Amino acid sequence: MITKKAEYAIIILTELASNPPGTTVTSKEIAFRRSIPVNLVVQLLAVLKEAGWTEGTRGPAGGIRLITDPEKINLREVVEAADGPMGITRCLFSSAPCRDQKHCSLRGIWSRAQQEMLKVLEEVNIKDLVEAAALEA
Amino acid sequence: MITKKAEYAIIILTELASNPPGTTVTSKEIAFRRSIPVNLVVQLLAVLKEAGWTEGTRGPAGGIRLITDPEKINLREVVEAADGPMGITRCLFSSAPCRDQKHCSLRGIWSRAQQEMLKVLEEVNIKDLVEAAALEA
DNA sequence: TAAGAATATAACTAAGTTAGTTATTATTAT
DNA sequence: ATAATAATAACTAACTTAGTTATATTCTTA
Repeated sequence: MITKKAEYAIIILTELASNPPGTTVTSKEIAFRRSIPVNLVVQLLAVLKEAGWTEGTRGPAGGIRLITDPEKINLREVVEAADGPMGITRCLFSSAPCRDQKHCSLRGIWSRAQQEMLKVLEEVNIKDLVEAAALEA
Repeated sequence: MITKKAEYAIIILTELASNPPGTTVTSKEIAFRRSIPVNLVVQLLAVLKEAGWTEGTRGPAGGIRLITDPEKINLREVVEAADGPMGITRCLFSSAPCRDQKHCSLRGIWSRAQQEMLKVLEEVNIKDLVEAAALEA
């Protein structure tokens, strides 16, 4: 399951990427503009920083800015940064296959299904989203 | 998330389909052969019956039998019967799009990703699994 | 240098989900 | 009748999700 946090992370990156490069935005502003609880924004900014996509400046007049080309951040990466590694089934989380190998022709099928899903997410990046939003406006 | 119940449901159908057509098997036997908690087997048999795939005979010498061609039951159907309609994101469960249409270019992407995943599951049926298991043996 | 503004981190909570258990009822062959 | 079996429903412990609350740390500017 892709959680709301993952969606929020994507939205935050999109917000940052929709300003001129180098612009800093405060977490409060992000929260306000995108209607995300401030505390969640703060939590997620830690994740984005950890991933190396953003940088923060403290103190008055501080804020967050994107330090990665938004075209180089795809949705799979963001989702996995926010939610941890993806698994459409619990069995895909454990590296070991089920005890009962015999009956587990399923693992391969789950894995294929998941890969097809991830492929779609990999094909979309943050820049795409910014552009899509621009078209709507 | 595809739950364990969905996996169990698939395994139960596979077990039934791997016996000669018309054979009845008791829930205890299914549970024992496939190492599934008896009570869960019972719960899931209700689902399979509801879906019209199986039929039960009560009383001594009773049991469950498959009344549908295993080739006509695909994994997507079984997963959705056991877990309810699939949604890789909460937003795909609600028919209404987010309040904030503007920022929700995401919905379409989630939906595409999910469809690709489901396509894989639709391409595999219970008979396929029985045959795959037969090869391994 | 002290105060205010911001990031950063951690602990906590309510609601919902999952996986499984327990208990009860209904049906049928012997 | 009774024992074996399916069918149904209610309950529970552990976990996850989404969000809140509280506190610590750092930087800037007045």
